[in-house]
Amino acid sequence: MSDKKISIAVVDDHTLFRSGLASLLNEFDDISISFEAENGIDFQDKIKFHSHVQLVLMDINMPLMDGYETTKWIKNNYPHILVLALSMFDNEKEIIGMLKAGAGGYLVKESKPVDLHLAIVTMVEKGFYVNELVSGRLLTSLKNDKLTPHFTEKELAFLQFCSSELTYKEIADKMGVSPRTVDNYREALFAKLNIKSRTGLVVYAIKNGLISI
Amino acid sequence: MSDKKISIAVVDDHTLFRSGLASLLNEFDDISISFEAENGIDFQDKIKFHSHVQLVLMDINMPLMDGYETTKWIKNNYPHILVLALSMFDNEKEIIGMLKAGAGGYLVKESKPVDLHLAIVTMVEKGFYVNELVSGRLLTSLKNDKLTPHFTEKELAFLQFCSSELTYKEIADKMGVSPRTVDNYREALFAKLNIKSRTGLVVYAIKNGLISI
DNA sequence: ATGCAATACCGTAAAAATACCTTTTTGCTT
DNA sequence: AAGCAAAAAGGTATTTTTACGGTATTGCAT
Repeated sequence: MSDKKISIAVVDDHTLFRSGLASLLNEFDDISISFEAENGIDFQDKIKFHSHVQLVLMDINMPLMDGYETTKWIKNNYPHILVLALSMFDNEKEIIGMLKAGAGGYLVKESKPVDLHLAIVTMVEKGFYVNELVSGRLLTSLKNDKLTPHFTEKELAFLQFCSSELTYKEIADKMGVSPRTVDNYREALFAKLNIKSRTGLVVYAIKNGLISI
Repeated sequence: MSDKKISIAVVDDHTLFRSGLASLLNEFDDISISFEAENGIDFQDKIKFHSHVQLVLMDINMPLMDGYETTKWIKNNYPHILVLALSMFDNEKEIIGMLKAGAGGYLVKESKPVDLHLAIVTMVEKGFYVNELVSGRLLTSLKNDKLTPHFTEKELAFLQFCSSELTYKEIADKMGVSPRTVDNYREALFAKLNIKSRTGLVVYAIKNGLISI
């Protein structure tokens, strides 16, 4: 391990969590907090004056600029900076998304401080930190890649309308296509998702974050 | 203000948040953290040995025993202990629910440390802390009280089934009532919610946390 | 240019969902 | 025990949804 302290930035929109984390990490004598930011935009402003930062603890869901965007931006503009994702949830989509964006590790906020410390020093030494959570999800993600269906823009728009109280005829009007075409959208989705009712479609779409309600 | 430190417990299932918060608060010289707990059950175990605690910082969504239950339990068993709710969200249902359960204040996790400190000392002095967030929600809650519909157990069960792909006839079977009765459930819900389709019911139920998907 | 695949479109019929109005049963109050 | 209100059940009709058969159009690769 280097004899210099590891320089860290914390990006999270929840002020209490962010400050608490900073306070906690400052108690480790091999870590020092350089600065905090409350979202990606804020981070972009502040990193200019702290380019010596080695590692960023990155929340995912934030207003204005989220963890995915911010991580990609860091990897484009400061490729030497490591990103460790910190999330509320053990969510496969988030894990895979952050790793794709360039994060070198992923921890849930349920983790113990000592685990966070281990993750940080491991990232600085090896460039990445893969715990059981991440390795497990990587494997299932590989398996599921072929099974994950693809949706066209029209199908996604149709799904969004499905969650309203419009009839299919009205949806066809809104989408500017014939009612029969809307039938095709529905039947294509039924077939590939093995679903048999409009209700099922809507629940599936909500569950998988395909639409907003 | 008393010359003794304010003794505080932190209840939150996110270890990093909990520890961070404890670390942060320990930096205030009028506050000392007595113990941490990761949910209501854990709190019940530990409070026995720390009955001098004056105030509990209480998360809401936790496994095993959530913030509502834990707050009610505290008010029944240790009525002198103050509860300050700490939530991720500015959510009216949560705010009103926690205040009803016996919390004396409500802060979102976006708050600044200095606001948390102010809330804590205000609670110790006055027994409650009502910021603009809470006072605003209290008022709108009063207005909405008449408008908030009430659901029977049967209706809630029916809503849950509605989110499946069962037909109404099959739902009637599952619920052990006649299909006509299921029609009544549906029509009662349509009427009181001003909804016209099964899809609308399901989306409403999901939006308002009435069912789990 | 031609053929292939994806998309859009059409007709018909059956099943499910919705609307409205009525009657029976149940549980509670007095 | 009588009366009342709520819940449950019924009849019938219309609209919407779903299923399945097929045809026309479009875009793209060869």
